[in-house]
Amino acid sequence: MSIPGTDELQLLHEQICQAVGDVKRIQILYALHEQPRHVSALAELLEMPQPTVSRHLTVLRERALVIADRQGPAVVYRLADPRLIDVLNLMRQLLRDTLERRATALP
Amino acid sequence: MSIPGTDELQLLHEQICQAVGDVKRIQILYALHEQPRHVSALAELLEMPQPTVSRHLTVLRERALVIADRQGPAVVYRLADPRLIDVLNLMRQLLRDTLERRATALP
DNA sequence: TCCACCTATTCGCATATCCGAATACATCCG
DNA sequence: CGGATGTATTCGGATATGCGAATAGGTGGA
Repeated sequence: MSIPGTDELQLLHEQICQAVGDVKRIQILYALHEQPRHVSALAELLEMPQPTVSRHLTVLRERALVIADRQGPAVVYRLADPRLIDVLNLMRQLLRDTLERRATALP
Repeated sequence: MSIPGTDELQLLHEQICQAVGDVKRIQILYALHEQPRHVSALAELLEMPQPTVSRHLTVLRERALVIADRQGPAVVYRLADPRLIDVLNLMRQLLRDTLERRATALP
């Protein structure tokens, strides 16, 4: 019930919040939740340039939110923990309710 | 199981993810979860300048994540939905497990 | 080994975000 | 009204973040 320490919140911010702080990374996470994919497959699916996908994957990999497995010349990425999607889905539910509350409250 | 549309993820990012994308805002959210507080009380508790607190509260209020009630000259803020703390706590749990996994896997 | 394929990195730039300081705005009360 | 208290906003500059384009790096087969 008390407020978590500044250090823990700093870590939380750097490791998780900042990682989901970009739309394209969120897209990548959902795409990897559907199934593991290699970089080019992600780039094609999400219509992003390959270097863009690679950079975002680096961000996620550095935070150990995704895991890279090299398979021949390709590198297949997968989610490290599916609960990250739970977090995002909970946020989506919260968003829906918040928007609804805002729509019915104001007018 | 499929990937949410780009529009919804864009909204998710703008309304929720970006809002928790700053350590001080996370601190404020936890402080407000403990109990509603007015701006100056938050500033003193979290050791931030009053304008800083006010700016962050504006960000949260614009996204309808906190609610402002004027009480005389003061403005008392409270969480609009306690599930936002659930989201943050789920992230903290995820963070703990991720750090642990990283610690036992590498060395 | 050389080449083809796939992935990662670098560089320069544009944009966004945050902060401190100062100031403007709002409310209440004498 | 005028001052005291409490809150919001503006301004300028520093920092961070993301992107496109080009390039470097790694892997496996001919």
